[in-house]
This record gives sequence, C-alpha cells and structure tokens, in this order.
Amino acid sequence: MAAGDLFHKQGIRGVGVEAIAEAAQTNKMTLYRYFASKDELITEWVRGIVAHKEEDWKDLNAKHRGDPEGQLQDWSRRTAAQLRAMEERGSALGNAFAELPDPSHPARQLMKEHKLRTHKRVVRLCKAAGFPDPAFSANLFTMMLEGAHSCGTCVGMRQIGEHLVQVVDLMVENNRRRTA
Amino acid sequence: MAAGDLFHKQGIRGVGVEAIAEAAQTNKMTLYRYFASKDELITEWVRGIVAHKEEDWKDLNAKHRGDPEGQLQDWSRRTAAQLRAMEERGSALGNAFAELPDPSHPARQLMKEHKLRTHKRVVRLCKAAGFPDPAFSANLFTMMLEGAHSCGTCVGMRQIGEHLVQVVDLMVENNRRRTA
DNA sequence: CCCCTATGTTACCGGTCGGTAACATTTTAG
DNA sequence: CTAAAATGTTACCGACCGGTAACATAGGGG
Repeated sequence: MAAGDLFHKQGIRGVGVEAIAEAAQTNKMTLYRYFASKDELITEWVRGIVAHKEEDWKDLNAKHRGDPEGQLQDWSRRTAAQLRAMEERGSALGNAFAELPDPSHPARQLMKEHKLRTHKRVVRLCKAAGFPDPAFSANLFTMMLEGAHSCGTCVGMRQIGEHLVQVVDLMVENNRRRTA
Repeated sequence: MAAGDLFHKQGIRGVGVEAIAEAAQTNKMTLYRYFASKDELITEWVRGIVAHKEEDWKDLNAKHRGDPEGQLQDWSRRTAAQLRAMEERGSALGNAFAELPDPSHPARQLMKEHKLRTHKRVVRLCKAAGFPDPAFSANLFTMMLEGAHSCGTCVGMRQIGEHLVQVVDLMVENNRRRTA
C-alpha cells in the first residue's frame, strides 16, 4: 500500500486518487476495481497499520510471556525506535484521527477500537506487574506514549524516545523495589 | 471568530468558505474583504488560539511569581479543566497541526513556534524548581500534556485530567522532598 | 438631503476531485 | 494459439470549492 506514504506525508484529504494510483504504479480505473471508494482505501490503509501494531503486541506478549514489566519496557523501546524513524510529519494514526472528524467513519472506528484495546492491554499489564494503582499507571503510560509522538516538534524525536524509555524503566524499577 | 468552531468540529479542509461566512452571520464577499484567502483565515484563527494560550502563561507567571512549582501545578490544573471541557474532537491545535502538512504554512509555523516557546518555558520552570535533570523532566511534562489531549478517546477526559494533575503534583512533591 | 462607505446578493470562473463508461491492450491459463 | 480475465487509456460527468466581478442596498456623518 504505497498510498499510505502519500496519506501520511500530504494528509488524507490533501492527496487525490490519481496521485495514489500513480504512486501504486497503476491507474485510477484499476484502483477502483479493488476499492469501492477513496474512503475504503483510507480504511484499508488504517486497517493495515492497526493490524501491524496489534501484531507487534502479540509478538511482545510471546517474547516476554509472564513478564509484564518486560513487556512494558520492550514496548517503550519499540516506540522509541519508531520515534527515531519518524520525520517531521508525526504519527500516521494520530494525523488520520485528526483528519477524519466523522465519528461514523469506519477508519476512525478502527482507530478508536485499537486505542481502547491497547489501553486495556496496558492496564492489564500494570495490574499483572503489581502496580498499586493500575488505572493510574496505565493512563500515565498511555499519555506519555501518545504525547511522545506529537512533541517531537519541540526537541526532536531521538531525545523524546530516550526519555520515554528512561521513565518507563524508572517506573518499573521503582515498582519492583516497592514490591520486593 | 465563529469559524473556529467549524474548523475544530469538521476539520479545516472539511469546511467551506461559504459555511464559515454563514457561521459568522455574514457572506462570502464580506469575508473576503477582511481576509485575503482561506489560508489567512486559518492562520488568524490559529494566531488567536496561540495568543490566548500565551496570555494564559503570562497570567500563570503573574499569579505564581517566583514559584515555579506552583506554576507547573496550576498549569496542569488548567489543562485538566480544558480537558474536561473537551468533546470527542480533541485538541484544536493538535488537529490543525495534523491537517496542515505544508511546513511553510504560516499557521503551522505559528504553532511550531508556540510549541517551542512553551517547551522552553517548562524547561526553565523545571530548572528553577531545582529538578536534577530539567530537560528530562520538562520532556516528561510536555509528553504527558500533549498526550493527555489525544488519549481522552480511551478513558474519557475527566480521568485523564485528574491523573495529569496527580502525577504533576507527585513529581513536584517528590522533588521538594529531595531538595529539602 | 446626499455622498461615501460598508455590507449584501447573485452569478460566475477555473480548477480539482471522486467516480464511471467505453474501449483498447496486455497478461494469463488451458 | 486462443479465449478469458486483468489491466491500461481516455474522456467524461457532476459536484464542490476558492475566489472575483458587478451591482444592489443600506447606513451613517456632514
């Protein structure tokens, strides 16, 4: 899905179907034989991103089975890596969410569900890790994660990523000391 | 600037000049006698929001002169209040930033400058408050602030706001204990 | 009253965009 | 090789949008 690059770089509404077709090395007609509308194209693109992130979580769970702290830490590290690879344009999902105000848009719903699932996962991890107030800690994690994407404009993504990792490590270690 | 409501609710690109004029209880022609283009309209709208936020900072500084911790805490409380008053649609500036990919767009530059100024202010406050690693703490604050806006989708803005206040208070108190 | 300015009205222009029809071309499979 | 399926090409439609011209109307100060 080469269209995604365009969506991300120029904004969903800023890129025309013609340009998408060209980027996919085909033409408008063929495109419309596979996708019913531009909205469906957008939705499939979003679905792909979301699926990829969900896959990442499965991988995380497989790699650190029964180790919630490890999952949280690895998660922060992967996020930091993504941040490092990120350009001026910020998070694809975040931007897409802002560009699709219609609450009934399928792509928006996909993103919302994914956000909810992710947050629930983090709450579960915090609970499993024995954090005294899992809801609070989870919200904190989520806030920082979401925020990290949009504040690379201030100091650069590298530093933000490192600090994200730092603070997650710190919280996990603190909690370990507390429970030990 | 009633146009702002439309920009915020339907997205900048999703609202036409005609609708803006109608919302301002006038018509397109009169609008174009005051603003050279839609982009200028957007820019002025953004300028207004940014100016308001800067004014808020001045007020913060005036109310807690020589008390950096107090400024940080009050800042988190004001943000929480904004979050509580926020609907499904999220932060106006955040969305605008996502909707204006062109780095040379004046509105985008305004937002970027504002973000940088704000972050520098937070760094200065952290330094003044005697945080051991001001850059780190400031990034943490900014991450949470930025993130709070975009993760109300998960658990609702009220809880996010409260937790933002909680963690800022916690950090400030921790630092106070450390330096005492 | 009258002039000047601000505002409103209508119609229009050029361009772009999402989407489709009809037809030509290539690729693939049997 | 041939038939069928997939892909490409061109042209087009209708809708919308940003922006403008020309003209009508109102309103306020001298």
